[in-house]
Amino acid sequence: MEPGDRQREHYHHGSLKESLIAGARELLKEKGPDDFSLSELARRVGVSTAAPYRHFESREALLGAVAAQGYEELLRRLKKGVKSGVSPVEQLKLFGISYLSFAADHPELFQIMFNGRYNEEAGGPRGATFAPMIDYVEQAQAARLLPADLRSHEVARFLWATAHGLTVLHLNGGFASLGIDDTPEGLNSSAWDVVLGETGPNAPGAA
Amino acid sequence: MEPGDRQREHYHHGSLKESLIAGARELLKEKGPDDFSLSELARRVGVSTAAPYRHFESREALLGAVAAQGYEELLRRLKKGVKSGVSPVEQLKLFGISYLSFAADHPELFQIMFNGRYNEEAGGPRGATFAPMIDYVEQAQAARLLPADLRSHEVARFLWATAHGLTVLHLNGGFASLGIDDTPEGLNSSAWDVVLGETGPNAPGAA
DNA sequence: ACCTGAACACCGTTCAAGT
DNA sequence: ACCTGAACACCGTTCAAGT
Repeated sequence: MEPGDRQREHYHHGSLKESLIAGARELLKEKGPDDFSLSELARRVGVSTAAPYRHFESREALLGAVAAQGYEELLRRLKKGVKSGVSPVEQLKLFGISYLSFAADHPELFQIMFNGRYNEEAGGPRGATFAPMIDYVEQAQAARLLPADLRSHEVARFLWATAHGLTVLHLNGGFASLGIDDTPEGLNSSAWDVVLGETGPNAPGAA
Repeated sequence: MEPGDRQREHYHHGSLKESLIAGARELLKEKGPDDFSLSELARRVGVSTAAPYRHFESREALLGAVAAQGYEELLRRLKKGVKSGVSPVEQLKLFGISYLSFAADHPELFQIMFNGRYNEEAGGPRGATFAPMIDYVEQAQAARLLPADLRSHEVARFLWATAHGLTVLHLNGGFASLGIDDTPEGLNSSAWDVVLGETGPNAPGAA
C-alpha cells in the first residue's frame, strides 16, 4: 500500500474536481439533465454538499465543464467519422451521420452542450466543430458538386443546421409520432440526397 | 357591478385554470423555462401553492398545457405565413421562414414545445404542423421542381429538420460566436437556396 | 367542488469552523 | 488549501381541514 493511497481513498479526496465531472456524467445519464442534483452527486462521490463549491462556482459551472468535455469528444468523433479519401460531398454526408450518431450515443451530453446556457464555454469548441464543414463546402464548390455562387460559410451553416435539426428531432422524439423510420440509419439513408443528391441517383452524371 | 364580479375578483378565482396558464406564459417569458417556479406562479395569481393541483396533476402537466397552446399558435402562424398563390417550392421556403420567426417571437414557448417532455400531448399537434409540408413536397415533385424518386415524407421530414435546426441554433446562440449573420432575415435569405435552389439563381431554367 | 394551511423531503448556496 | 456541519431561503407535492 503506497503512502498516498490512504490519503486519496478516504477522508480527503485526492482529485475531487475530476471525480465530480466523471460522477456528473454518470448521474446525468441515470437521471437526465432535469433531475440532476448537485447534492446527490456530492453524496455519491462521498463528500459534503458544500465541497463542490471549492472547485466550481455553481451547479451550472460544473455542467459547463461537462459540456466542454462533450465538445472535445464530439470533435474526436467527427474527425474519425469523416474519412479523407472520399469526395467532399461524401465528407459532408459523413459529417452529418457522425454528428447524429454521437448524439444518439450520448443524448444527455448533447443536450447539455446545446441548451444555450454555456455559450461562453461552448463558443470556441463549437467553432472548431463547424470550421471543417466550410472546407468541405469550398472543395465541393471548386469541384462543381455544389453551387458556387453561394457563400461557403452560409452553405456550411445551413448543412450544420440540417444535421442539428435531424439530431434534436430524433432525440426528443419529434419523429416518433409520425409513423416514419426514426432510426439513425433511416434518418441518414436517403435524407442527405435531398440536398446533396449530386453524387446519388439524382446526380447529373449518374443517368 | 355585476353580482358575479365580486365572486370572481377576490377570495375564489372564477377560472383559475386559465389564469394559471396565462400567468405561466408571463412568468416563463420573465424567468425562462429553467427558473420557472410553480410556487411563484401561485403567489402571483393570488392563490395558495396547493391550489394548482386541483387543475393540473403536476408542474409538468401545467407546462404541457402551455406547450399545447404553443402548437395551436404555431399552426395558425404557419397557415398565415404560407401563401397559397405561389409555387410549392416557394411555399416550403415560407414555411421555414414562418417557423423561425414564430420561434424568435416566442422563444420560451418554442423551447417548451420541443424539449421532449410532452410528447404525448405534442404528438398530435406536431403531426398537424408537419402534414402540410408533405403536400407541398408532392406538388413540387409533380411539377418537377424537386427530385421525384425520393419519398415525399422523407423529403418533408428533412426540410422540417432543416427549419428546426436553423431555429434552435439561432435561439441558443449557436451562430453568435461564428461571426456570421445571425438575424432571422440573414438566416433565411440565401439559406434555402442551397436545397431549394431550383427557383433561384441556380434554377435549371434560370440561366 | 374548490381552496387553504401546514407539513414533508429535497434543493442550491453560504459561511464559520475544523484540519 | 480543502473540506465539514449547520444553516438559509426556496422548491414540488401531499393532505387534512375549511367553506
